Amino acid sequence: MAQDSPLARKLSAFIRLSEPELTVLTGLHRRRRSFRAGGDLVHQGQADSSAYILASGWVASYKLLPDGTRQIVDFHIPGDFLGLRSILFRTADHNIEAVTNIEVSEVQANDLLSAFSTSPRLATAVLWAASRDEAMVVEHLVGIGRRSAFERTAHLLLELGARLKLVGLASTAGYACPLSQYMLADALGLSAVHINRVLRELREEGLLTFQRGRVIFGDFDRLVARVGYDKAYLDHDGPLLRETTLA
Amino acid sequence: MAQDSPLARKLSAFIRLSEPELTVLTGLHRRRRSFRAGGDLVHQGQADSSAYILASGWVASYKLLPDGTRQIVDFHIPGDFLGLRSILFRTADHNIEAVTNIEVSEVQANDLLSAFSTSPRLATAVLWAASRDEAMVVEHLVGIGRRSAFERTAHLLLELGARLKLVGLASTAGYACPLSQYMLADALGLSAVHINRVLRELREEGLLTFQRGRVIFGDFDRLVARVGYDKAYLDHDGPLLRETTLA
DNA sequence: CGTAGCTTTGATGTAGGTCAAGAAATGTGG
DNA sequence: CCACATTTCTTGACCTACATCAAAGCTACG
Repeated sequence: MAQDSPLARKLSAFIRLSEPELTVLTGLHRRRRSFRAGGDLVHQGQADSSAYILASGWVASYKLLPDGTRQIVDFHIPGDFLGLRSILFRTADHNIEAVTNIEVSEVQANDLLSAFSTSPRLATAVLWAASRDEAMVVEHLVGIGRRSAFERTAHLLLELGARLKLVGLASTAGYACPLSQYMLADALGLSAVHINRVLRELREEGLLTFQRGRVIFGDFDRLVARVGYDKAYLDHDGPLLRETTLA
Repeated sequence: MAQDSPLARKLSAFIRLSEPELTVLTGLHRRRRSFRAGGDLVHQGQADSSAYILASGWVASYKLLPDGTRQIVDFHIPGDFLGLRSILFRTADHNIEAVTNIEVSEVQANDLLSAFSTSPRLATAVLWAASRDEAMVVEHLVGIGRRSAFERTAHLLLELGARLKLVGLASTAGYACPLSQYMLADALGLSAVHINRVLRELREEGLLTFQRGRVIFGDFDRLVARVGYDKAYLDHDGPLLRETTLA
């Protein structure tokens, strides 16, 4: 069932996909591959890398700095497209690493392009998803630049919850989160030690618990208010302006 | 002469544009508008905003936070596309403000789409430019997350130099830079006071002078080495993988 | 059941923030 | 071309959020 794939689920939240469109989508899921936790799907400087659709598990994309530290740019969850940009460019400019064991569908550039031309609405939907990803990166930039450690941490955890809910992997109560505190630190531009203190504070205030691979919301509304979370950047206010595509 | 427009100049650095392609490009420059310094081209929540090609002057795109501070996401210089994303989405999720008096060409969504379908290579080139913009945002994220104030500041000033050189507005010696220290601060996630101290340090080390609206490089190579600047993210290693487009 | 990676906590250090106030620029109207 | 106002720049004194270092206690899994 194509409509059971996380990608179909996510895109459906935004455009109603027809039966033939779902079939095209399924067609992209032919080359199944898996990676072990810690494995690299793409690394900086790699030439001719392919794109992937993440079917299960979590992934992080990051950049390494000369001094050995790294900055995680985004996490990816089932239904996300990985490395769309590396189809456009000769060499990848960042790394993509499996956080957990994962299942992906490898997508050849040509297959993707032909899928887009047979189904322009699908192209539009994927473009929408890509734009949403970009909006998320911008939001992270804003968070790291202008928000406190406490706010940033809460924002990230709230955002992940919202994204997971779209693909049915989170409830209002919470979700499974396989990230270590080190990874949170690398994503938020903080030290792991400080993340730990922030998480304690969140727990002590009864707002949210991050433990044993689970995020559990204590008082969702108070949390949202406390850190000024506004999910507008994820919503993108309904469907596209128009349903034509670049084609 | 279309090939004299900053956009044509920038795209030419990456794909050789044919005569008819240049003509299509010129066609996009019909609706000329200007804005005064400080004016808003687009603001958060605005519906149905258009896209613009910046012909002259500088622009900043930023997000406002509830507490009144702001984070500048990127500066734009002549030849840059503004608000490409807002063609895709109903409402803009960020503000775009003129830093200086500017001249732009307003581009209707339909004109852009039809230009793309008559000239797929042009579409490819614009997509390339958009991807490069995204890579720059990622690089800012990395900078704010993991680099010191000193490094970040130098990086931004180096990046702007590289971008300006592409459109003929900078030399190896330096360039005209209309940004105030407040704007640098808003872009770099720092306070204006601290920016000032960093600029003094850069000056005292003989690396770079930022004064009276000009950036003048003292010792370019030493600066690059000192802050670990790697312009790879701007180069994107040559032309696209392939010259077909989404069409 | 041992060892390697996580988490937690305390003690201490520092980059960069905030406040304040004066000096240069820059702009505006006359 | 000048006088005044406004924005920018610059510097000093002080403060705080977060980093770093160090050392236990957990978990988990080979």
